[in-house]
Amino acid sequence: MAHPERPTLKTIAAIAGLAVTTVSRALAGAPQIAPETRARVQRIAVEIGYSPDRAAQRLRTGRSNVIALILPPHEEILGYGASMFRGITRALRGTPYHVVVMPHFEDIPEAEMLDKIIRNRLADGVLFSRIRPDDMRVKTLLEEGMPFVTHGRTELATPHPWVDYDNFTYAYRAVERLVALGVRRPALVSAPPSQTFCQHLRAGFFRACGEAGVVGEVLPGFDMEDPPDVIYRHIRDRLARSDAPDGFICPGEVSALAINAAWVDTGVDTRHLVMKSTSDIANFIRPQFDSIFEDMTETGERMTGLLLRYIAGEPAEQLHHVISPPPLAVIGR
Amino acid sequence: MAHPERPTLKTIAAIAGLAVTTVSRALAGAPQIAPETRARVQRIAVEIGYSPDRAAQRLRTGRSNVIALILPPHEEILGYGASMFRGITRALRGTPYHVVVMPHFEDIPEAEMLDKIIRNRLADGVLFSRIRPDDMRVKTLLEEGMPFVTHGRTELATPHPWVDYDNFTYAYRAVERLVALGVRRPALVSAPPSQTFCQHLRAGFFRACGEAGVVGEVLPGFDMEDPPDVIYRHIRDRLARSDAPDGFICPGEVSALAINAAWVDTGVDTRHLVMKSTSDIANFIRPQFDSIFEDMTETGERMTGLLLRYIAGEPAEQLHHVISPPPLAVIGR
DNA sequence: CTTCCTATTTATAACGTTTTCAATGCACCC
DNA sequence: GGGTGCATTGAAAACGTTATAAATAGGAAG
Repeated sequence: MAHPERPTLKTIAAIAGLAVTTVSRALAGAPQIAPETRARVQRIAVEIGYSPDRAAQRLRTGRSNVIALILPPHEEILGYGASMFRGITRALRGTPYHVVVMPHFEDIPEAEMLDKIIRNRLADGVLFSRIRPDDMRVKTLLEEGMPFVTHGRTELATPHPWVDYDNFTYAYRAVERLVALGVRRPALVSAPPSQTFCQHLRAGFFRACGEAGVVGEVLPGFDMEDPPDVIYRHIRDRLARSDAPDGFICPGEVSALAINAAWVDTGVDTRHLVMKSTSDIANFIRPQFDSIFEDMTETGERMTGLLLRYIAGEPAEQLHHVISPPPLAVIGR
Repeated sequence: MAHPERPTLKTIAAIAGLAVTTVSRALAGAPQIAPETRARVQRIAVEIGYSPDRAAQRLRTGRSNVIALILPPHEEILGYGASMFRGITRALRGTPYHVVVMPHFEDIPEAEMLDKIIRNRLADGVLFSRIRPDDMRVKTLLEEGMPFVTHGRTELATPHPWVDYDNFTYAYRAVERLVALGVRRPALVSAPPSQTFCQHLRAGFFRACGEAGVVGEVLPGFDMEDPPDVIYRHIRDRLARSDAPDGFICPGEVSALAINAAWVDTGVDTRHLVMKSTSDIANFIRPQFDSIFEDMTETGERMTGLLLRYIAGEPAEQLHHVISPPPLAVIGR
């Protein structure tokens, strides 16, 4: 129970016979410190287990050393959010930064959350997704000068850093694959086109359909947007009709399970499906379906990398990264 | 771009013609403030959009208003960690606290993380799981006087707050169900018994087996402990032998998928399985298996509630909660 | 020997709170 | 009319850090 008095700069200063200022600078690696002084100070710091008080640093400098990850309502559950988080923490190791996950509750407008982050200087940078072409949040953050990186693109004139998956190519290749399997009426499961990446998905989908001479359709429903039972019901109802799709493209493992369940429950037995997978559980769905991987850990890592460079002052123009879909994994066929 | 100068207590004090001290107390709800003064101060605060500087509060009071959630390596991926997180944030709404998720990297000993949290006073309280009967971490935290709540029980003499699922009953009921379905050689998929809850699982499992007169066995493998392909291989190898189990009890959806895949891939077609489910994707696995729900959101909520009461000074003796398994969901049979 | 420069160190203030202690005003009571 | 007590407010210090500006010492230049 004896608390041995947490060491501060003052402690070190007393031991070393130096002023607090000098100790501070020695540890910060400032240039105008004698090399031997710096070495001595650092040795003492390690010896007594000093580590700086975050709160004091933050109060003094105004920098919080916090990166905020904003997650949409359903995303935490089972979602890619977890993998992204892992990538972020990985990219942040060795830096003074921490991630803080801010779940975005249904009843709080996202704008309000951002506002709070900005007003309270709760974070030095923000990461978020579900980007719309003229995203208000992006505009706000640009105006307020708060650094951020989006997962997805806007169509705004002002440049800002982003990382995106090439969803056009994903959908295009998925259709190619389905058509090769004999599908003539492919269906894309997708969220509403208000989000940029959905537009890309649709574009790739319809381009490939056009080139293959098949007629595609878009069905509502999306992992983490709708709960699985909503997706399930959409699909099941659609399968019950005579002109039902004979192949699906879906954006995640959860919707793949829902689609498969709908197939089983409606008695369909020729099943063609390409899913986007963000983990390896895709390999354990039976029957096996084709999947194209999206590495959300890499995404998080890249976003973080760009954010740090943006905070360091690099211009936004060059802070972009598109992640290409790897070759389609044709599993066990 | 015009930053309108973040308002502080001083701003309010100037407007109200009061001392900073008074404003501080008025907002904190201290007793010795005239009601009309308090009202006026609060009105001004709202008007100019004041909110206190966390860093300054933290520096001054030593309290960080942060609750740390420590997640083991694999748990972030697809795991119950996400649901727990949701429960925690829900319980924390309206309080001054934030959650910070600290992922526990493979190459950093967990003790070191805790040490850092304690030394740097990074959090006011800690939540963690994977509890062992004589858990070192629990001992350390008790010694250091850092408040915490565990997800799972120890067998230590000193009481501490915990929340636990009744895994004994879960396993017991699962065996009952399997036996009712005609299973004679049930297998439990479980992590090593170093963790308390695994001991409970085993106890419930063997008790039920004994009472039913069947011989149970325990197989290695556990969601989020091992990646799914490890579980898959364990099961597949086991199924290939002549004395293979004819029914399984498993601790999560991921292992359910792995077991099912192993069944399909080895050509077994009588399949009996009871899984523990922590989300509703269990409903979309085909064929459908029985499942018993564990509400991780409630778990997170309860843990947080207990933690706040513990921080407020309530004695640990009464800060416990056991979550009972709901009735087995017999799906679609 | 003085002057000026460089290298290194230091004193002091400040960031925005909360807390401790003291001050003020005012009514009350003998 | 001056204690006494109560209700309310205020001044000042402190938390641990960093930034600004100033001080010191030791040479080099004049």
